[in-house]
Amino acid sequence: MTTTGWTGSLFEAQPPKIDPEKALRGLNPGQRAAVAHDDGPILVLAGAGSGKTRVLTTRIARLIAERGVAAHEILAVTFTNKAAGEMRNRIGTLLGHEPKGMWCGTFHALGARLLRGVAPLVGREQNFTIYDEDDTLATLKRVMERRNVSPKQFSPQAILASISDAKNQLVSPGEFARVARDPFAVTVAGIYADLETALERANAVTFDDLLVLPVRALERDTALREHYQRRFRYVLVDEYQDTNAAQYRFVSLMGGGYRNVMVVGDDDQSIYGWRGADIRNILDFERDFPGASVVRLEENYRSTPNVLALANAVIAENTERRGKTLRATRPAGEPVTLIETLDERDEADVIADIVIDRTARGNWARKDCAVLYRTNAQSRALEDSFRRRSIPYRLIGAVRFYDRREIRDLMAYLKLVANPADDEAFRRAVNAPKRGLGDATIALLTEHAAAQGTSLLSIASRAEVLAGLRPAARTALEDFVTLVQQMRAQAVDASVDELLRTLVQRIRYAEHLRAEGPEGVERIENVREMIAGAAEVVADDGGEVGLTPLDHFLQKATLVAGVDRLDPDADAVTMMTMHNAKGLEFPLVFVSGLEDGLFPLARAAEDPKQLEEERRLFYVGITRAEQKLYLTCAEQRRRNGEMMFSMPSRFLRAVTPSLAERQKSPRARAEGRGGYGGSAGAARASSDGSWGRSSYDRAGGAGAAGSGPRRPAGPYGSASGRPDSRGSASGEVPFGKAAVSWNKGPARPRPSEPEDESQDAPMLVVGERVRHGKFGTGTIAELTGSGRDAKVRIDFDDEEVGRKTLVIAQAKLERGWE
DNA sequence: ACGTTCGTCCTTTTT
DNA sequence: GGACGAACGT
Repeated sequence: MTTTGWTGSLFEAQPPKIDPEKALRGLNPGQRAAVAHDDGPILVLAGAGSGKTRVLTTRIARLIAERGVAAHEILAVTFTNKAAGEMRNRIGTLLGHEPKGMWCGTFHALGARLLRGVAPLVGREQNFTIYDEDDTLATLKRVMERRNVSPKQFSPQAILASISDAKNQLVSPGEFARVARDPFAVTVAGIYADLETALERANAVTFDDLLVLPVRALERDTALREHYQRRFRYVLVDEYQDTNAAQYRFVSLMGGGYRNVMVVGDDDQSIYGWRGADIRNILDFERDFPGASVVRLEENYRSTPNVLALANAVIAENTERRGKTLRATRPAGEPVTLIETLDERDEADVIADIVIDRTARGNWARKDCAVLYRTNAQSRALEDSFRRRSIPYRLIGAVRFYDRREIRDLMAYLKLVANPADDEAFRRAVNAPKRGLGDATIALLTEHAAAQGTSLLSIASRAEVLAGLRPAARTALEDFVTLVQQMRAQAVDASVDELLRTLVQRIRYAEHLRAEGPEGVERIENVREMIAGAAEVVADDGGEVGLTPLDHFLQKATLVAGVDRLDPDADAVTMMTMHNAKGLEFPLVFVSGLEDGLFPLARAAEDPKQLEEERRLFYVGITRAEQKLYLTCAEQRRRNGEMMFSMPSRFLRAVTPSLAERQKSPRARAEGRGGYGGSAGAARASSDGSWGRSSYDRAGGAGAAGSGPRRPAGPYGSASGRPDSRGSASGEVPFGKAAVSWNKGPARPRPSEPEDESQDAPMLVVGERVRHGKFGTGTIAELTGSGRDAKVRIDFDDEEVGRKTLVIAQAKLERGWE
């Protein structure tokens, strides 16, 4: 249903005037009620795959075509830019013409748009820069430095998270300071205030500010508020369950005039609580908008009954929900399959092989397949496996295109050109490529800039400042400033791709990259892609008010989401997190990594609220599948460089045998171990016949060492997640290859190991005495990890040195010291 | 000034 | 298994 493409061209020949009868006819009663709703607030509780996008687009088209509403009187908020584009297209198709002037986009894009017009109200200029998380973090670190807060005392990311939370709750620095009690909060309060000043000075805003500042402006300026409230007769919000306080406030401000607010959402798919999204927004909508109509959409047009039965069973375990059950409308299909695998490699191989098999048999194209996981780190094993088999895949999210070093370098120049006050951009650009301007020079500039209250760029062109520099540094800096000034002049009428071409040429960027070797060649390729992308932005221009092409390009680049770049036509398997998969659907879906500690994540498992959110995420994953769903889990998995054992996800307890067929990976079968616990297949078939209750009983005891992998690894569930004393005592760690060759540890039979590394290396044991070249002699306190990653914690005799953790393969340890 | 090596600490999810 | 900072070498 979401697949685009054919509808547009089909209708071009005979632009259809909307036929109200026809538009409503294909709808079920719930959908029809929602579409036909005219004025007043309305909440649409739309289950997964229940056709909510269709409801939204049809209603908007109907408002315009039949109710005489002008397109520019409509405000529609979507969750991704891609969804916004699709909505616009579909409405265009229904109407036979573009809905010109309609505001349709993500909260952030709409916030930015509003802010461009009223920037002075909140201390910014129209050409403000949008800082991404890295930019913000860098600024924050600088603020901390100035306040003498050590990053060791309080982690910058924790502080940033705290500030971000505050912003999403619309808590100002002043309010924050007032309620701050504990030392951390007090520290944050000061930094928060300084950060705001720094951002204002740099004429920059954060992602969060794109929500907060428009709200502030609307609250502060009555005329502005009334202007928008008069303008937007209809406000529609998709994915309402994921709105936070700031977004909610934005909606109620914008829709506060006519109160014709339609929100569409599904409390069962609320998965952004960690970002301040408040599920109560949807649970309490009727209270906040008295007299609101409520419509429920529970008929699912997407998935087979098998998939839905599983989804319903899973989500039924949650207590915090309005409660609804999806009804299938599609004919029965294949059963859901749960596959137990040995480790993340085995899991990835199994998935890749199934993709090969299924696509070869002609049922599905590769683009019909999606692999979903909880954390981005899980993509690595999958990528390896797919690459080995030459299966094309598209990875969403993990490393954003604009996060690549070479792209960030060039973006820094563009940002600086667009906004000379952007000191963050200056710092990055000035040393890309290296110009021989080191910390000392930059520190000097910073000092001057702070003293004069101006930007680094303007300070860098002052004669009296330049005079204090070494000749080499002075020339380099002068050249740099000249380049930026020239680009500024050029930017007035040049397109962004032209600008980029000049830049790349002037700094001889390709040469620098090429000098880095094979990796550099790939980077050059990325630069090309960036230039091509820039050319396109110019071509299709969004027509934002009074923005230069450069401003427009930068804003677009900063606000793209991973999924926005998803090309629906590429014949490739899609890999992404379940968060990224929201709103998408695929005929064949894998939900991988179903192990306790990973999904649900260990830290979320303790808190019932967070656990429910994890379960909703699982529900989102399941309901992406149209026809066939595979669930996979692995017995052990490398995490943070360490091999970890795990129990099957507790979510699988809801997956009774009638809901899914169960298989083992070929490798697990061959080794006679199925997923969990060797011959313990019997032990696993617990009385209720469900999975997930089997206890993992191999972690302790000497007998375990012979049958299983010898790595000392704690189950995820253990309090620390690390090997406990029992694990360390029984588990020797192989000595690194480069290390000493004699072994005084006890001889023991060695189980075969799939990885070749250090098969014959001697072992270290806890309590053994060793000597380190620099730290002297010490006693081994703890051993962790395996192979190349094996680490050893040593209590050194020298009190000055104390306890240290070393990587065995790297630390040159001598054994046999007393 | 810059590169390299080593050690420490962190890592959920995203606009 | 990565990012970052400190220490050291060129």
